[in-house]
Amino acid sequence: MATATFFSDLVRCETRLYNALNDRLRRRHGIAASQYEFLRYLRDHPDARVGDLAGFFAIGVGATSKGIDRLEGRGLVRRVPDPADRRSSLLELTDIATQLVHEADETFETIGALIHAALDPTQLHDAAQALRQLLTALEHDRIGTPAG
Amino acid sequence: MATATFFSDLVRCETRLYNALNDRLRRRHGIAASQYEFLRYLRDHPDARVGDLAGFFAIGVGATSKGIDRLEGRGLVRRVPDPADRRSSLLELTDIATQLVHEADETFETIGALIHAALDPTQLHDAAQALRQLLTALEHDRIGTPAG
DNA sequence: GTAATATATATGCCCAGGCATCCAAAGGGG
DNA sequence: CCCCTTTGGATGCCTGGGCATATATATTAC
Repeated sequence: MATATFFSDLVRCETRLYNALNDRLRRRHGIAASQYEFLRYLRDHPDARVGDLAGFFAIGVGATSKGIDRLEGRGLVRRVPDPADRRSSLLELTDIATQLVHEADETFETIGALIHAALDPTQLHDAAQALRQLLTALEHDRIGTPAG
Repeated sequence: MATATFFSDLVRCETRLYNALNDRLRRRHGIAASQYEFLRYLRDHPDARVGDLAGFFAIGVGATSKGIDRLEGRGLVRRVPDPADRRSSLLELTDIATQLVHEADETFETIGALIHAALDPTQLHDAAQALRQLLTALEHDRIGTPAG
């Protein structure tokens, strides 16, 4: 079955790319890849809430909450009470975090360079489109959405 | 930069597919997705050693050793002393494990069905080839290979 | 052959995430 | 309005992986 190889290769690519990003971000900027992804999301989605992050990343709400705790503890994120819903907080980046993400973007691009180096433009384009389409289907059917 | 989207979609696809596989395997067969992958690898690679698994999955040797401890504890894997190198053991599946993997393969195919449902055959083929090529490049350059 | 180094794996400590649970606050029906 | 259900998030416990370290064996230099 061809999808077995597809699945395995997908997981292994993800593992290695994520490992590489994690290593480089830790060394150069002192943050983990997951933290960088959180910060990036918050930069691109002002006034996001914990549940928004959890939904996007397909991880548990509890884990997300604790992740934000850590970022808040490091002075990178602020929880601002949501005036429209007192159960929630709106999440915003501090100035330090904005600067940090900006710097880390450069490191992130080195991962993009790895991908560019391995695939030719057409291949990359097609694969990107396929992954986007697959992701859209998975999200639509709530597949792999964690319980918490 | 287009590779940012590619990277993000890749990671999110992997997360959701892996979550889904994990859920289903746990419910139906009582094993985690990572354990299923270990067992599958051992079935397909007789006399593999701990380091082989770690290399293939791009995870640490320590984590792999502990993972094998758990499988051994559940009676699914045997460590057989390697006659050619007394530091190593050759890993082999027990009969129970062989049966278990065989059953779990059916569950694994439901994940394949998800992928088939979301992508048309050409797309799947092209994406599979791209991921294989990317993985080969990453492995060749030892990118994302953990320290341990 | 012996010392120095490299390799294979095991182990301990730490941290991050899953899951279950709990609390506060919204929403909905009467 | 008040109950009942639902939703958003936080917290506690447990597990699994990373990383550093330890130990045994193999390999290399001399």
